[in-house]
Amino acid sequence: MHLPISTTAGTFIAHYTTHGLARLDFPDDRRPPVPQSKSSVEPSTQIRRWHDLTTRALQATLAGRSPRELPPLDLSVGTEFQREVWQVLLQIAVGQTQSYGEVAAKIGRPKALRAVGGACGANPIPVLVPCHRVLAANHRIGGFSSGLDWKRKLLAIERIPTNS
DNA sequence: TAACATTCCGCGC
DNA sequence: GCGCGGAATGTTA
Repeated sequence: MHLPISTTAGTFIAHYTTHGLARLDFPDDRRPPVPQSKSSVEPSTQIRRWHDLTTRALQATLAGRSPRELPPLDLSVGTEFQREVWQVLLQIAVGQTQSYGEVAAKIGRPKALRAVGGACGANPIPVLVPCHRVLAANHRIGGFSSGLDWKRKLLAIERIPTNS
């Protein structure tokens, strides 16, 4: 089940499973016509409730505010290592940052800092799972698989300074 | 096995 | 200070 979310930054697409929100896609200019009529199945009341939470959480974050409540996240995709990393990311508050090394240390593998980058890139729920708040050491911007422009934009929304 | 969203250190400018 | 090269490093497909 996937549903659109209109925001000031464009139309995101949220994907749901029976366990919760499984994926969030950035707006894609090559796909402006939202598959509205294509969604043949009506969302269940549960998914509508989740979608409502997702919408508010996403809009809050894009406005630089901390979401009051998140929908249940289906992180069953992904390896155990990746889920550990994503859990750490969820605890980074709005406007705060961590380095890849700090995240690695938090999950008890201080030397896996390189792999943390990989887990961030595999994050299926950007923005809500704040992969953009992970910077390289000494606050350099590092990378971002969905495009550095998105990372810069998200950091700017939260007034996070970087060295670059 | 090869690819990384890293980090650190040493060098030359 | 900056850029560059190279090494160590864990996880993934």
